[in-house]
Amino acid sequence: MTYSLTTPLYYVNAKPHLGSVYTTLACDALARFQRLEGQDVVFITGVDEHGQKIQRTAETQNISPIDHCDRISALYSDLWTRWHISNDRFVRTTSPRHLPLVQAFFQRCEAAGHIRTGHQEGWYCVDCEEFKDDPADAKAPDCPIHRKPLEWRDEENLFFCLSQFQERIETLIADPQFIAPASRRREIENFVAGGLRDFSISRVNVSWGLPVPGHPGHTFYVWFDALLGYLTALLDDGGAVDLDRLADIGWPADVHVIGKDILRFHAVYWPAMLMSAGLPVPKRVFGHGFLTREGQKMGKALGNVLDPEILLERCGTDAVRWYLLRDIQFGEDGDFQQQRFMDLVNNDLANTIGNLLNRTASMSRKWFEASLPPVSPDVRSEHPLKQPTEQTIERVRQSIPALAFQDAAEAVLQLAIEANGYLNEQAPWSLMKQPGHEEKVGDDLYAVLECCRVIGLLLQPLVPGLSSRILAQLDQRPSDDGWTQALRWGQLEPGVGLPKPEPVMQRLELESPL
RNA sequence: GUCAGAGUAGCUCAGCUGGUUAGAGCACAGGAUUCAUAACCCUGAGGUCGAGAGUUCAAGUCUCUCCUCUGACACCA
Repeated sequence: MTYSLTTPLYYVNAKPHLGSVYTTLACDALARFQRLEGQDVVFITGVDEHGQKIQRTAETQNISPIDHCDRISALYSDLWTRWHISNDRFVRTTSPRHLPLVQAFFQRCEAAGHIRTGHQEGWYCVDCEEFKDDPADAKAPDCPIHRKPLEWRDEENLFFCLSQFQERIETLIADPQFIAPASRRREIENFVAGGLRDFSISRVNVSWGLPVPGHPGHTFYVWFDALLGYLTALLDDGGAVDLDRLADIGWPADVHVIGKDILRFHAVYWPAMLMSAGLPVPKRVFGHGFLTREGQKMGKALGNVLDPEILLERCGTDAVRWYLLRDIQFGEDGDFQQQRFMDLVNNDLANTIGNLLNRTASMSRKWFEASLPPVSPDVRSEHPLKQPTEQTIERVRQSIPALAFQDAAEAVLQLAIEANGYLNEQAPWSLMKQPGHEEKVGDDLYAVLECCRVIGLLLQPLVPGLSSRILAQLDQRPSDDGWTQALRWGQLEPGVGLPKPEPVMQRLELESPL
């Protein structure tokens, strides 16, 4: 089965920010999970590169738009490499394959009678790429968002007849599965209930865009061409750019993961476009929340932007992934707090999980010839820690497909806490001082190490680096295709040598603000 | 302005269809322990559940009013 998922195609107006990293990390966790579950995953990310805004940004730097796009796009793809993002595709809307796809798609919409010409005039903000509601006789109005002067536009555009899709879109979004989280669905419902209006899909005075076939002088409006990037990405499998192939290679997408700000484009405009072109709509659109920092909106104005580069260098991927996925309910807004970041990484990862493994492996090596203990036969099928372990596995496998990363992370952590508690109750270090308890000690250490092994496996999608370090400590490797099998209790081989324990997670010591 | 959502321990939040002394994590205090990354385990302190009124035998949980915050409101990747 193909499982396809997408991040937004990030707009290359500026270098990547933490928000993009957040979305991409979440998708990466989901993609890794689905692969482990045996799905044939196509994980798509990429960049959106057209539009007047980019044209102007390039102009101010005295470079050509494509040079600018090349530069920023490279920043994105490099960043994903360094964060070890497991994307299968990286699509650029300036790629030569994209144009024919957009044109073919447009022609389908046009042939279906959903394209018309229309006149549009008003005050326009280039940074927003949208018309504002300021009255026509306003004098030199500014954009409230960008605080820049609006420009008067009076042009002939092509329109997509969204109004014809009112009922079909209402039906679509009425499906509780389609928009997630549920809290955002009502917003879209309200919006749709207000009546859908046609929207313009071309511009006449923007050269940095894809030409509309049969309409000289028109280029596609960025949104129209950007969304289609998902299809281009999917078709970029070595085969032809042919809309008819989509059904065979993973369309419709299982989920589009996006920020809440662009939910409407994905939940309303995009499905309508697809319907017009006779293609199926995505199965689900998930709009996650935004990140603030120490309670404040991140922004250039405040100078409090968290740079992903710095985060990566100073903290590493595992720490950041864990913090973002574990502490923020995916879907809700979240606040990045440096102290809490350190507290959670150190407590959860270094102390609770890392130290559990470290102390247990040390004991095992110390008392059982640098190896896993020999065990009584029934431990591999029955032990007090077996059931909690199986419940944890179940919870993780339920949570991640629902993008409830926080629940998954907490479940794993809970297992480590239970195992730590169990060790303290049994106190093998005391038992070892009395003769005749070696077997009991061996059994318990084995069981706790089994918990560690499962923890390592379950952590694979969330924090892959840490996961492989945990598994290596147990002389195991990350799972490729045998995950379900590996998740069964009792897979560690008694008596096998254990490597010398090394801390699997360094504590985070951040002296200065990030 | 209209609509939606939220206001619960210092912080971040959980509390389903109303029902014993309001929960968790972090932070804080004390204890226990020594296998371990000054880690682990246990205990404790800490809340008039935004304000006011009402319904009810009983309200954080329902109704109304008010205050505060957030989001959406037609094309802000």
